[in-house]
Amino acid sequence: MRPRGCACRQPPAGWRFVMSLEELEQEERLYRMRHSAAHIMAEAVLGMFPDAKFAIGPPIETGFYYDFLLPRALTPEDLPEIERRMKFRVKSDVPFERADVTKDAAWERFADQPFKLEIIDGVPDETVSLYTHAKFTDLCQGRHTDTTGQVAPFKLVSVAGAYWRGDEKKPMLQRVYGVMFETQEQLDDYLARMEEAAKRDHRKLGRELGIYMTSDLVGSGLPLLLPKGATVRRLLEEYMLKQERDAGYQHVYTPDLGKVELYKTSGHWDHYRDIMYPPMDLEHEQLVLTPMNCPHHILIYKDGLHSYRELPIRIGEFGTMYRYEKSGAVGGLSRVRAINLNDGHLFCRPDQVKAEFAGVMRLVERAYATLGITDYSYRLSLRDPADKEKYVQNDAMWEMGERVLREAMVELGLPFVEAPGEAAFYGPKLDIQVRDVLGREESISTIQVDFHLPNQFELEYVDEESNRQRPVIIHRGIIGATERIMAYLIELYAGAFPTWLAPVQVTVIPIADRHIDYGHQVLSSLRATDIRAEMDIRSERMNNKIRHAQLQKIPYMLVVGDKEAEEQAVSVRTRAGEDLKSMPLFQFLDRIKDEIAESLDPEVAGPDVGARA
RNA sequence: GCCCGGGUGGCGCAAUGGUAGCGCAGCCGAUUUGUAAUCGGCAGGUCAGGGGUUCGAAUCCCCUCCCGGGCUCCA
Repeated sequence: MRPRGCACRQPPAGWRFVMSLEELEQEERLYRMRHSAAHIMAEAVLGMFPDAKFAIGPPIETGFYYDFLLPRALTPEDLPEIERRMKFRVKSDVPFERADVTKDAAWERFADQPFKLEIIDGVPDETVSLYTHAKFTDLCQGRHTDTTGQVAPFKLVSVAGAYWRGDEKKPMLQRVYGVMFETQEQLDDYLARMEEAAKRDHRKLGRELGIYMTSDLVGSGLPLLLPKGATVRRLLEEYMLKQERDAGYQHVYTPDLGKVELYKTSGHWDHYRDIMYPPMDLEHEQLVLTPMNCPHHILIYKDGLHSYRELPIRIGEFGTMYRYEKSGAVGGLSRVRAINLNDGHLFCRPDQVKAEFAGVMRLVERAYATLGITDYSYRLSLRDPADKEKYVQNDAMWEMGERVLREAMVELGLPFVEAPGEAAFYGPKLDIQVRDVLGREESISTIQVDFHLPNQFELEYVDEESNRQRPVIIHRGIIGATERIMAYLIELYAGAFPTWLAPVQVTVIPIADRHIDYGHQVLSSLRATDIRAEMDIRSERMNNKIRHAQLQKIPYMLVVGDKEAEEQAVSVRTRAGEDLKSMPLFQFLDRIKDEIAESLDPEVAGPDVGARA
C-alpha cells in the first residue's frame, strides 16, 4: 500500500509484474531515497518560507516532487537555493525518526497546515505516523532512509503548478520536481538522455524537416501540413485505406458541420459540449463543427433497413473533427484542435462483437508492425461510477460494455491495465498507449464498445425471425489521429522515416553541372517507378549536397558523375552513411522497390491475434 | 482553463533604458568539385500585437495573442 498523503502514481505502462529480487530491492531503495529527498526539500522550502503550507511529496518514476502553497511564486531561479539547503541537510546526515500519534494529537500538531488536516481527516485508522528529521516533521506513512545522508544524487529540474488533489476546482499549488538516481553516473546519464530526447522532439524535427508549420494568424492547435508532412499523412491514410478495404470496410465522406439536434440526439450536447465549438446561429438552425462523426455514420447505417445477414457493416472515414481543446493542452501535432481521424464504426449483432473486436485488434497489430511501433500497452478505460456529469447514466449498459471488453482481451490473451474515469461518455474503451520521446503517455488506437448510441438513434436490424433487434456499435481508430501518429513516428524514427514512408526517398546528387542532364534521366526513371525523388542542382560541392541530404534524413543519395553517366549507373549512399558504390540504375530500382514491398508486408509480431478470431 | 517561464529576420541566438547584431538558411556571382559544410557579395526585422511610463523602450508596467514546462482534460 502506498503511503497516504504521499500517494504515488499508477504503475507505469511498462509495469512488469515479475521482478527479480534485486529489482525489488532496488525499487525499494529508490523509493526510500526519493521519498526522503521530498522531505528534505520540504524542510528547505520551509526554511525559505516559514508560512509555507505543505500538501504532498511522493517519489515518482524518475525522482520526487513536493506540492506547496507559498506566499509568492517560485521561479526557476529559486531552485539553486533550495538545492543548496537540501545539500546541507544531506551532508549533516541526521536520522529520520518515526512516531505514531493519535489523530487528535496530529490534528493539533498540524493546526496551521490545512492540507495535512484534510489528509488526517481521511485516514481511517486511529493513529497516524509522523516522520521527523532535524527540526522538520511531516505527516507521512513512510518508508524512508535511515538518515538524510543516505539519499542518492539528485537535481531539482522544474517548478510547475498542480491542483490540490488533482482537482481543478481546488487551489493551485506550486510543485517542485527533482530527479534522483542511485549514482551520479546514472543521474548524468538520465539528464543526457533527456537532452538527446529533446533533439527528436517532433516539434523541432517537424520544423527542420519541413513537415509542418504553425502561424499565430491561423491560431493555436491548428498546424499547417507542408508538402512533406502532407505526403506522410497521405501515405499513412492510403495504407490504412487499403488495410480497411481488405478487412471489409466501406469508406464514406461526411460534412464537418451538423445541426445541434444531431448532437442532442447522440448525447454529445449533454456530455461533450465543453469541448465542442459553440453553435453558429443561422436563419432557422444552429450548426456546430463536428467533434466526432459517429452520428453521421450512424445516420448512414440508418439510411436503410438491414438484415442480420448483412451485419457487420463496417464504415470508415478519414474525417476531420474539431474540438475546443483547452489552451493549455494543445501542442505540436500531438494535441490539435482540428483532428484528422482514421475513424471507423462497426455495426454488428451482439454475438459478433468479440469477433469484430478481434478483427480490429488484428488491424492494429498489423499496422503497428508495419509502422515499427513495438513499445505500447493496453489500457481498459472504464467510467468513474461516481462521475454523474461526464458519463451517460445506465448501469446495466456500462456493465455489459465493460464485461465484453474485458472478456475479449482475456480471450485474446493480451495484458492490460484498468483505468477508471478514462472511458468515453457513451461507453468503455480499450486504448492502446505509447510514450512520446519525453516519456509522456498518449493513446494512439482506441476501440470502444457502445450500447448507448444505438438506443439514442433507435438503430435496428431484422433477425432470423423477422423481429427488430438493436445492433451494437464498435467505434475504433487504428492509427488514430493522423497528426498524433505523425508526431509519434517522427520521434520514434528521429525524423528518419523508413523508406516507404519518407516524404523524399531519394536525392540525386550531380557532382558537377554537366551531370545534371543525366541526373534528370535518373530522376525520370525513379519517378516512373513511383519513387519520390528530388535532385540537388545547387551550385555546391558534392560534400555539401550529401550533408544537406543527410540532415534532411533522406534514405538514399544517388551520386552521379562521369562514370555513372557513361554506365547508366548510380553511386548509392544510404543515410546510415553506407557507401554502396556504383551500381546499375535498374539494380537500385529493384532494391528500393523490394525494400518498400517488404516494409508493407511485415511479419506481425506480438500476440497472435489472428489465430483466435 | 489554471500556475510558472518565454516570444528579437525562415531557423538558432546576442544586445537589459540611448538610433537592432551574429551564425545558418535564402538570393546573386565566381568555382565544377567523387561520399557530412568552396569562396565572395547582397538582401532580409515597425524586436508577437495594442496601450502606458520616460527626453528616449527590444529592454520597465498593463492587456491580448502565441509558444514551452506542469496540473486538469484527451485521439
